[in-house]
Amino acid sequence: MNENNQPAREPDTEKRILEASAKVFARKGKQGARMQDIADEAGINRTLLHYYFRSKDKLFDTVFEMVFARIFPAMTGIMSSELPFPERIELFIEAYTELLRENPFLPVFVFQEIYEDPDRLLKLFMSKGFDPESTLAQLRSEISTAGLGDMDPRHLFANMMGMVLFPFIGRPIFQAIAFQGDKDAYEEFLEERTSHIPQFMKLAFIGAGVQNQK
Amino acid sequence: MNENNQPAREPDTEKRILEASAKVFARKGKQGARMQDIADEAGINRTLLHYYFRSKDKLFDTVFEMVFARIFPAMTGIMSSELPFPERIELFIEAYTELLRENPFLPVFVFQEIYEDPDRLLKLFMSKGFDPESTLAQLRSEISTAGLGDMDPRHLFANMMGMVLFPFIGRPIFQAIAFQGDKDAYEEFLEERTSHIPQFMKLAFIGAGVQNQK
DNA sequence: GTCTATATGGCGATAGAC
DNA sequence: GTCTATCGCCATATAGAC
Repeated sequence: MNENNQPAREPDTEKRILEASAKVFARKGKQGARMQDIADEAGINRTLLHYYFRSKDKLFDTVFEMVFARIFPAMTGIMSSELPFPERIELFIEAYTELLRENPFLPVFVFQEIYEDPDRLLKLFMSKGFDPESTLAQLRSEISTAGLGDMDPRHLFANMMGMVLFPFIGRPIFQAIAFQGDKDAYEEFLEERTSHIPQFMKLAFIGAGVQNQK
Repeated sequence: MNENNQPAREPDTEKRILEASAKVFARKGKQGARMQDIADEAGINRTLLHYYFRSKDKLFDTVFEMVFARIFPAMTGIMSSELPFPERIELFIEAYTELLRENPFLPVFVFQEIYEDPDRLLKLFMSKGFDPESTLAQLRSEISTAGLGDMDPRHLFANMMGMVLFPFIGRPIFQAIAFQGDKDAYEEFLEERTSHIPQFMKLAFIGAGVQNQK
């Protein structure tokens, strides 16, 4: 109970706005998103958005940093663990797919943004102390140690990220064409991928071992 | 020389508009793209866009169908050839990567659109007589014949498309982080992928053969 | 804190001169 | 066919009542 009779500030209004914004920005892009769309999604009045975040630009900035804060730890936490290389890959894929299953709007949101402002994401990475050079060097030595020859870690990374991301980015059309639009079947497919992708990569590693032996 | 003194219509103005539109729509999305942006990119007056295509909607529709007309044959032409399965995969990847290297804006353009209107692309596929069910069934039998067990063709397709698409969709950030922004190095990387991806899949197939033998 | 009403600017579209 | 000038709409943003 407040001392005055003003209604108490809904404690989760701000959070609701951020979640709604993330969804709408992901669906429509930064420009395509209307403040009214976001207000509707959050179930609040449109001007409240301005009350909380002043402008559309500031709202977007806040959402983008929130989204990044979710993705970044999932990437680097596992990267820097002490586990052997193949197990780390497996964990990375599982964690990432799980993150995307819970936040399916993330990749579209990020990819829309990197075309709007490519430097922004890069700066965020750097500000977190991420060091591409040393990460690459470390991966290179680990790949070699794992008996995979001189496979470029950047190819491996592109393979892995592509396999993980595609079903999320292409979902609307892929689900419609290959699953007759069956949402539950697609969810199951996504679930399967947490084990399929590491398995597929392991098969490639086995194949590489066979090739390198001869 | 015309009979009247009106200036002749630039023969490639329409084509220039379409190319410019594709680029701008890909960068900014349908909503984010301004008619002025497109006019600037094409080097013409803004109202000429309306003269040629009447409205932004109609212009977008035209561009989208043009883009689809480029992608579709590259997918289905190879799919329906008589070559053995692994060779078809290799050809598909090469053709697709080549298409994307020449038209790097395609995937972003398409992915932005499928979130705006998921049914549209599906309808285009259907109108071309594409039959998902029979394609899936055919792939399933071919995978089995190729000694790959009962690997779901949809997983295989998602793996393949993801590996091909990722470096194009993620280019701005991936080039910046993993290649220090070096454009030429990235082009070379894309070139390498036409051989790396088929090679990687072959390794997985070899690995699958090893697993199935035991 | 939340609402209604309104100011301001930008964009798509068209009319009309040349 | 191409340009300049302009109309009308819609979205962001703010002012101000409650």
